Amino acid sequence: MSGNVSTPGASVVSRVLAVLYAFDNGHRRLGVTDLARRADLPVPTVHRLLRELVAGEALTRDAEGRYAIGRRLWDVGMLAPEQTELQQVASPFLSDIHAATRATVHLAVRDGREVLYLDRLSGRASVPVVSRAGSRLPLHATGVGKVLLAHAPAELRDDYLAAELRRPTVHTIIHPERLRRQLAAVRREGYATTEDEMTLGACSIAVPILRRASADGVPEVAAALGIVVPTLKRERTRLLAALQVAARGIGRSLP
Amino acid sequence: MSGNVSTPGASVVSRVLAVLYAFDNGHRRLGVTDLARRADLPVPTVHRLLRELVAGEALTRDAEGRYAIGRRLWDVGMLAPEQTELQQVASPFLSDIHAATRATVHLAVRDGREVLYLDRLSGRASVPVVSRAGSRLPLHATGVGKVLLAHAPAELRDDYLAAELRRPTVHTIIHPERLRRQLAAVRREGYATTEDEMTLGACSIAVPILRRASADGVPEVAAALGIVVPTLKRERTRLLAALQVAARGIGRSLP
DNA sequence: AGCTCGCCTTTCACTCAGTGAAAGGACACT
DNA sequence: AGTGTCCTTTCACTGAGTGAAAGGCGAGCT
Repeated sequence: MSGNVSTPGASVVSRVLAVLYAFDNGHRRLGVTDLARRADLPVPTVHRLLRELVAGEALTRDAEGRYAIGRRLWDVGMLAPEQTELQQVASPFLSDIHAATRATVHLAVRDGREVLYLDRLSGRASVPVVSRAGSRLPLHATGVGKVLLAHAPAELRDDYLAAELRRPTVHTIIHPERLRRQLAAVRREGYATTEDEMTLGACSIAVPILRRASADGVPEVAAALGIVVPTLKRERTRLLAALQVAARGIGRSLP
Repeated sequence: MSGNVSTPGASVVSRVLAVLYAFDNGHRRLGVTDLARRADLPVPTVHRLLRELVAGEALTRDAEGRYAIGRRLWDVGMLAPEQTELQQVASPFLSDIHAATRATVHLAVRDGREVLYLDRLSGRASVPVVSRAGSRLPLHATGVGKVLLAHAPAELRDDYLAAELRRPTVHTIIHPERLRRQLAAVRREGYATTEDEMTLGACSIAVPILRRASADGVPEVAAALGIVVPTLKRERTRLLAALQVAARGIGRSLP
């Protein structure tokens, strides 16, 4: 007995996706064996798929023989309507905030239990920031994350608070009740802040972007807008005002 | 005789890519039949592939049953190292230019015979601009395009000039010899300009970003940096200075 | 109603594209 | 020479993928 002993539920399409999804932010360039391990597929199978993907310009192969996501796939990704429409509408407003504050500006949405960053304008390099467009961070440790969590469906919020919370720094709030009270305050006050909770030396302030209600009913939180600064001590009021003006502007421009 | 009569050279991988590549900027949401037509595949085949791609979260399906690029693929695309590394390094410099000029700022590379826009910061809405990150435009009709064409391999340049040139506006320069002289000037002066050549009412000015030579030899043009403004009449010198400072900064920061 | 057109979906017999264990190379380090 | 790691190729087997044909569904027209 030899030949094909393929595991059930393994179509070529799912294998291709497994290979593509094997790349992540810390692993942008991978060899055949690594990819096979990460995608949980036999090496020769991955090898063949990679050859075809490179031929189709979906992946590139560098001088050391390692594979990476290629230009064509980058292109294709830029066509994702849900991410890019919001990003495009928000772009000039992000620039305005950036010009007014010189801080790092973030546009983010909630994707399940994570913040997904859609766009970022870097500020002065003095503030350490880990995010980039496409990266994901925990909801409870960032300004935009707290805004999105505060306005998430109550069920998901309870669920999230019930689980063990990650703790990127010693200042990260992981006590469920304390976090719950903070989220209530975020809803009440209309903005969220963090101090050293994701990265030491970085504070943030963030507001929701409201999409006007479709027919009747309440407006929906479509995204969050935030900035990262070295300290919130002095400028809190001015920064908040800039964010709120922009958030209102973006909300009004949404389809 | 019935059953499979599949055309040669049609692997599942190539079919999947054909489906993905069937999306473009003007066609972000497509139905099964349209996709089949655009990918040149039988409808049932496309239907099956789409189901698997949606199951794998690569595509989404909206209320009207139309398909679009999904969040996961957007994510994956953001991992393309060649596009995002440059974009990330350039980002703060783009912000600087934007702050200094309030104009639309572009970062672009050459992809074959087209300009590929990696990033854009929108300026005041008064200037019409068609580009966005991920879009492609003809090399000879934009500022960044002329810079990239001027520094492209001589062979490609000759080839490009020999072909029929598209003419987005009546001001687009399509006369080969006139364009050739302009490109020589771009190399000599270190910058390119356009006036109403891509879009009426939009002028642009652009400079090359030089990657310092790997060991010896001459530096290589890695990308182009440009801005779009309503008119170049007055500010040309100031705008050019801002661009050159930024381009030098980006070049120095490149790996 | 009845008819037509366009689009989406399902079926199903056929078969070839895809499979992966095994073997063969190419390095690097010991 | 010996061992480990990674990349690549081979090849007999077979079930995953195929696509013509048929079945639905809804919109528009007479």
